[in-house]
Amino acid sequence: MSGTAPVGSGGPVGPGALAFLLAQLGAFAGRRFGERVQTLGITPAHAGLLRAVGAEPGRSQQAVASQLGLFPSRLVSLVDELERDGLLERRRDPQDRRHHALHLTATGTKRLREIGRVAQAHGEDVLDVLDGDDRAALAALLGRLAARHELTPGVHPGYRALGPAADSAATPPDGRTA
Amino acid sequence: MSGTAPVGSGGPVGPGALAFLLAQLGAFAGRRFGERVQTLGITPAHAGLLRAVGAEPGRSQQAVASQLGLFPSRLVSLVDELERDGLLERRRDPQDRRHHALHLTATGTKRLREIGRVAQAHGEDVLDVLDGDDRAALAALLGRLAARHELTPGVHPGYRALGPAADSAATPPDGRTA
DNA sequence: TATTGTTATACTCTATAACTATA
DNA sequence: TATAGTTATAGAGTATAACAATA
Repeated sequence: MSGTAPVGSGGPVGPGALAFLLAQLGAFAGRRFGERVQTLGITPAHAGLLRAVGAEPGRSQQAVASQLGLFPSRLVSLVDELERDGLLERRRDPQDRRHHALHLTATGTKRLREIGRVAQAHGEDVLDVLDGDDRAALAALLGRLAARHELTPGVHPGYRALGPAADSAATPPDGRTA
Repeated sequence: MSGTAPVGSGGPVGPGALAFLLAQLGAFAGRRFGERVQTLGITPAHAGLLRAVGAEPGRSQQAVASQLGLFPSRLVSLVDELERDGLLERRRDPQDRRHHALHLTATGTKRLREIGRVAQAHGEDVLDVLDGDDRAALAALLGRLAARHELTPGVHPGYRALGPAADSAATPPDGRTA
């Protein structure tokens, strides 16, 4: 089996072990970010939604849901919570009153900046052993992987794949129901 | 705000954006691995358990649960499923009949090798745009991060943190109950 | 009739807590 | 009384489907 050397030893690792290490670190980074944004009273899902709305205000819920890859019904509850906290607001489109355009409130804009600061502190924390050159090298390598696999830039990994017609390569081979 | 450049453009990214990219790629790698092992009729959690038992057979369920960072009750159902499929077996310790030592069956050993092949193919898939030098550089960078944050080498990221006495920095600031 | 958003339901996953048996 | 494992319960999170409003 390849990659039996311990992770920190600097020995050669096979592709399987390297991909595993990537998943392991990604999960670690994501979990720690979640702990940090919890201090702002929100979850990573909320943070991603605020960011998406801030980046492009005025879009319909469906447009945002489709970009983030989550179900419209899931978006409703996220928007409900953020609207209740006064960070986000729905504005009915007078042209087509079915649409609810999403906008940040002033408080929401402020909160989004706080999230940016938290994200930066989080990054410094996760990457603190790497100097500037190391970080640039890592960014270049990960950027190539992200481009190769067509990952959408601003979209949080916590959001699941689009439900309908998204799993053809992932057919369960047995009915594990218990 | 730092890191407004698109991911694939090669421009400079701030630490927040880089940590985000890491989380994004890690989630991608983990999800794709899950899809692959599904073709073997198991989940990533099963794969991690088989690997842990194969690496050190004969340990008690509690020892394994503690290493993987999951609840004993959760381990019971995982072991149940793998035992039902004939991949794993419990052996009562005659010395202390409360202990159930975990061992792979012959089929389980074979399945573990298949998992290794799937993991390697998965790694080749995820990393295919990187050549040998790139991979070595990436492994070195990620290895330093993993060592810095004391990530346990063989432990899958899908396993949640140990439940009791593990969340002191993650206190929810408001009672979001709805 | 088609589309946007909402509400309601069901299901999966996992944490917590009781319980059994061994010591 | 303490420990290993198990079973049972409950809770969170999320997918699916039905529904109301508007076009």
